[in-house]
This record gives sequence, C-alpha cells and structure tokens, in this order.
Amino acid sequence: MDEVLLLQDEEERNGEGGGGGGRGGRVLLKKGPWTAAEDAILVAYVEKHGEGNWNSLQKHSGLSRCGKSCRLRWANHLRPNLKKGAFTMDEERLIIQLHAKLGNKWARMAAQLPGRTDNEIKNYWNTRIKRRQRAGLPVYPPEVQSMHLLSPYVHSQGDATSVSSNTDSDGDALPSPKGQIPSLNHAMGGFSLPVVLCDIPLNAVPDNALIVPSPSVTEPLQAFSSPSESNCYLTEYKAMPFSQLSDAMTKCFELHHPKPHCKPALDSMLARGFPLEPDPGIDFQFPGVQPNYHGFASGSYSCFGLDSSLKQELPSGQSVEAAGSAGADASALISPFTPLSSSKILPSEAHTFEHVSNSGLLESLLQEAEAKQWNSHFTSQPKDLSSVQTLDDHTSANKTLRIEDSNAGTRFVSYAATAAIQPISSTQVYNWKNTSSSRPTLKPVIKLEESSGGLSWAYSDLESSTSPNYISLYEMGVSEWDDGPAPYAAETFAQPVAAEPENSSSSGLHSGNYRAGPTVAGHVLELGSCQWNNMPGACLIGDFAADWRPSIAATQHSVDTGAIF
DNA sequence: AATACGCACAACCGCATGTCG
DNA sequence: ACGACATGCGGTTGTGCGTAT
Repeated sequence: MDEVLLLQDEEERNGEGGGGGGRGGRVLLKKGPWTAAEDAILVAYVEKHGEGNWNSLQKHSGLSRCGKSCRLRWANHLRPNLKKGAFTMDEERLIIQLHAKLGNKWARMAAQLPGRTDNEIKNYWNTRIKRRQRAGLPVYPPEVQSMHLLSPYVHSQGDATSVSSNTDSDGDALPSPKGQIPSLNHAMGGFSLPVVLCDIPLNAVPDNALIVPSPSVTEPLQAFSSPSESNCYLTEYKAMPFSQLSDAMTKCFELHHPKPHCKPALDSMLARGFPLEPDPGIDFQFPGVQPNYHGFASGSYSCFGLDSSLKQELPSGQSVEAAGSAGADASALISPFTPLSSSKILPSEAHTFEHVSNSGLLESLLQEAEAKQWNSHFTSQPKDLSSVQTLDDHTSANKTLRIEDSNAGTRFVSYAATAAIQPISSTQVYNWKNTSSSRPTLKPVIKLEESSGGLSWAYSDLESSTSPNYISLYEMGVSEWDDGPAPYAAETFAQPVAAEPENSSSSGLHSGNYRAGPTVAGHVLELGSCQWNNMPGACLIGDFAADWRPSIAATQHSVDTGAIF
C-alpha cells in the first residue's frame, strides 16, 4: 500500500486541532496501517511517559504519526488487557441489549465490555447486526425488541408521538432512535403494551392473556427493583407482532424464566395461548409483506407484592383467603400466588407504596385501589373476578385487586385489557383463546369514524367496515372472565373529554380531543411513561383501513384505545 | 483462473467537548 | 469570556481476505 504523506498544514486543515502544529515546520505524517516497528515505538513511549499528550508523543517519539492516530492505535490495539478475538455469546447479547438501550453510544457500550473497544463494538454492530436487516430479520431479537419498544425515548419519527424526555434517569442525553426500533413503532401508532410482569405462575394466566415474560430484561423497573424477600421481580415486556410471538414466547420461557415452578405450565400456556393460526386467505406475515401493517397482540398481567421491609401489619380480622371458586380463571388468577413475606399493608396505608415508587401511574393505580376500599366481597368469600370488577371506573384501564392474605401478605393485582391498535393486513384476527382450528367469532365492538366534526364512534355490529376511515375493535377472548364483555370494552374506548359514553347502545359524535384514557397508549404517548399498565384477559385487535392511517398518525396522541375490566 | 462480492477489521475524518491559560 | 489545544466520539472509508460464481 502506498504511504500517504500529509503535510503539517494539511493536518491542521483536517481538524487535528493543530496539536503540536505550527511550531515545527513541515512534518511528514504517515497514514495507513501501522507497522510493527511503529507499534514498538509507540508502546515504548507510552510505557515510559504514560498515556496522553499524544501530540507531544508525535513530536518526541520520532513517530511520523499524528497524535490522534497514536491514541487510536494505542487504545484499539496496543494497550494492555485488550481482549482479542470474536465476541462471545454473552458479549454479543450484551451488545444487543446495550445498543437497544443506548443506541450508537459505542464508547459507553465499550465501558461495559472489559477489554473491548468502541471500534470493535461499532464494527460488530455495523456488520453482523445490519446483516440481519438485509435478511429481513429484526435488528433486535424479539425479546429485546419488545423490551424497548416503548422505552421512553423511543420516538415515532416524524409525527406527534414523541414520548421522549430526551434524558434518561441520569440526565444523560438519550439517543435518537434513528429507526433503530424500526417497523414496530412506526408512525402508525406503535403503541402497544408494556407490561410489568412479576413472578406469576403461568397457570395463573388467564387463557386469553398473552403474556410474554421477559426476564432477560436486565433493568427491573426502578420502583420495584429490590423486593428482597418476595418473589416479585419485575420484568418488562412489550407487545410484539404476531409473526414473532411464538418464537419469542418460547425463547423467553425456555431460556429465561427463572422460576422452576412456572415451568410446568409452559406447555399449556403455549398451547392455549397461541393458537394464532393464520387464515389461509390472510397473510399474517405483515412485517415483510406489508411493512405498514402490523398486528400486535397484547395482553399482560401483573401483580406486585409488598416487601417485608415495609413493615406494615395487617390488623386481625383483615385477612383474606384469596381463593376463587365461582370462576375458574378467577381462582387461577389469584390462588397460585406464592407467598411473599409476612408483610401486610392496609388499604389506607397504600401510600406506603409510594416510597418505592416513582411512578405516577402506580400512584394512580394505588389510589384506585384505595378508592375501592377493599370491598368486603373479597375479604370474606371466594370470588370470581367479575365480582371484583364491579367498580364503575371508566377512567382507568387498570383494575386493581387488593389481595390480602394472612400468609401471603398483601398484593395488588392489576389487570386490564388494552387494545393494541395497529393496522393489520387483515380484517380479521384470531382469538388465541380458541384452541380449535376453526376461526372464532369475532365481536366488533367499536367503530370509529372520522368526519368533519371530529371522531365519531358507535358500537358496531359489523364484523368489519368497508368505510375508508374506520377502526373496528374486536374483542377477543374474555368470555371466561365475563359473560358480557362488550360494554367495558366499548366504554373505555376513546372516551370523549366532556362526556362518557352513555351506554352500550349509544353512539355519539364528539368533536375536539378525545381524552386519552389511562391506558398504555395514553401514558406512553402523553406521559412518556408506561410502566404500570398491565393487562391480562382480553386484547382488542383493531382493524384499520389503510386510509385511516394518516388521521390516526395525527391524532393518536389523543385518541386512545383501550379496554378495561 | 479471473472476477465479483461480502465480510471483518483497521484507520481516518469531522466534529464535539473538555481543559487551560 | 475567549481562544488554543487536547481528547474523545461516532461516522465513514480503506484494505485484505475468503468465498462464490
């Protein structure tokens, strides 16, 4: 290779800052690969004088290299404790996770990979990872992808959906996503479902819940990062496209689920949780086929208990045997909770929770719990969930059960259903609860239409609409929870600011803003926070006509979709 | 055998930031 | 406060090698 000779004045023009420049006349600076002799000179100099003063090094070592080049050579190749060779699996995993978290902050990533340089990591990413894109694979593995789908700094580019605070908890600037979270969060409204998931035996999961615990998440939500004695570890999960569900699901459980007692339920969960069989006439491979149309299935469920450090005692007589009998799912939901500690907390002392929480969402959730005043239904006799859901709270997508058990301590169980409204390529989706091969009956519950006066909504009997601007929400799989699920699904959908939907037969036209309900999307899009929405039970899958897309893109910050129990 | 291509790696370049006088 | 200098970071380009055609 030819040597490239730079004159000193050229170097200055090249932004070297003139380090050592302008003082020694014309200096020939070599470029290109380093020779062993040059390396030896550099190593000897650094060993004698230490790192730094790179321009001085250039002047005094006899190397015809600019200081910058010396620093780079030292940092990337010559300094001690450099780890050579291919990245290990662990390192690769870490890189992916770090990149999902930090973006292209190679130096920060390198700081967490001892012996590795930012350049190495950068090269790794630019080659191996981008190869995935060429192959049509997601940049991130599904669990990581979903994990960060709704990270507060993830934007939908070019629209009003930015939820970024632009700073992380340390106040550091967060990277622009620059499409790093690609299609999953595109402008159409990649709001989906963040989930806080605790250690819940899978057999506690309702059939119709779509739960993908992702314990690979390395950073538990702050509010519950250390429930020392409980099994309440928290993980976060975001919804993911149908096309990735099965894989991710399997991986998450098989690879990561740390609680052996959850294992036995895996098969049944998989079996009953994912009969997402594509209609022969419908292409569900949307990400590749129709990049603008994605379906998200979402559902989650959370429970969280109090750590014994809270030291709250439950007075005698206020215990509950949280066992269900009236409804199979209800009992399944509640009874399998493994005991926490002996900690107790009174409803009136729910604020105690706040000291472990910095989440406004959680706060409201707890307020809700308090508002319920821990009704006597639940303290005295087995209940099915529907009896606990009697509170007419149309303002929240979350319902919180307070479960107090003299043995198991106090738990809050929050559950909700949230619609993951995405444009999908089909007008119909499947009820994954239905394990038969036949298509379940879909119940459209809402029809949204845009008119000059704003958005109008109506309960719809149509299975699908031919209107160019519509959203139909299909209720999916809540029958075991409630005999008549449609009302609540409808009631919480796109609530107008000034008026609640009146009843299940009403319809109305509402101009102006629609209040984003406290569902996931609302929080994500408005507050940039999404940590405390949890939903099991049902998911609503929206059908979007293609023409709806621009409108939604413009209004999704205020039009929320969700369903509550 | 010649060529094209992809890949991995190394190095460079421009810019931003920090430090110091 | 300002400028000069030093350093660090991230994007980009260059190079060599292996493989496929």
